[in-house]
Amino acid sequence: MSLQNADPKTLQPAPSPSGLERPSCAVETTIAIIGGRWKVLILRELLGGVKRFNELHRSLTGITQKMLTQQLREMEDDGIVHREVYQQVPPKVEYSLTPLGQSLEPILAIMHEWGERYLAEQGER
Amino acid sequence: MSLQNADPKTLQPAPSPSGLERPSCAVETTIAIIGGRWKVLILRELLGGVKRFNELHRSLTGITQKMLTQQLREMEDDGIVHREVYQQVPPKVEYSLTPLGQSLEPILAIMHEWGERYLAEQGER
DNA sequence: CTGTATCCGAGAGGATACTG
DNA sequence: CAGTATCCTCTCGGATACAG
Repeated sequence: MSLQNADPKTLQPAPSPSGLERPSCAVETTIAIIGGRWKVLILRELLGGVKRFNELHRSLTGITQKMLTQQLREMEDDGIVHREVYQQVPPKVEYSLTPLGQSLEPILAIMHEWGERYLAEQGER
Repeated sequence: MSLQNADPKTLQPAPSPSGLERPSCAVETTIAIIGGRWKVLILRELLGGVKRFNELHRSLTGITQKMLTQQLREMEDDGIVHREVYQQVPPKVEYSLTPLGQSLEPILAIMHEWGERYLAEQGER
């Protein structure tokens, strides 16, 4: 489906009386889920396969434990990440993508492609 | 979402004190450009064709003038929006997408598609 | 009509220390 | 190892007023 054929009716959002509203467009939903500083990077790591917490922490240079935990929880709540806890000492927790999470791969791919082209063009200036 | 000020063009080292560095992945670049609360919605309007400032302001329910101006300026700086000023009274300014901006259409489309499926699945729960 | 200029609150994101 | 618990800074985004 193309966003080009801008039908005003399908475009029109729902005016909301107060603060929080439902997304006026499904694109917002996707942005809400993969937006932010870390989500796409975490997604990218997990597309490579199952990862443990510390593995992710080492791969994502600059992220704090707090943020990693927080982002992973949100992604879990959104249904795109699965968290597998092994009851043992020392603890072991494995993170992986759910099918829903894996279905984001084409989006990441096309965004990566676009970003590459963008950076290439900007470099020419 | 605070990737907004992460300048996508800043490729080279320069770790800034404030913590914003060059993207470790081109996907970050794309997120930096279309992320945030309003960018995709503005993009969506402009995919429908050339729009004047007030047209956009009316279409995007809830956005303030300040935010609209700000987002449009950033998009202009990023090279995805063109701003055409007509020197007349009263002022008339038209916004449109550059070819680069139009090349984002497939991304918006696939994100919209994914968001729709996501919302549909969530609805079933 | 198309914007600036201020002021402000809320929350994203970070630094550091501690724990089962 | 895989997290919590605090505390803190920064900026995103909104409200309102004013201007060319």
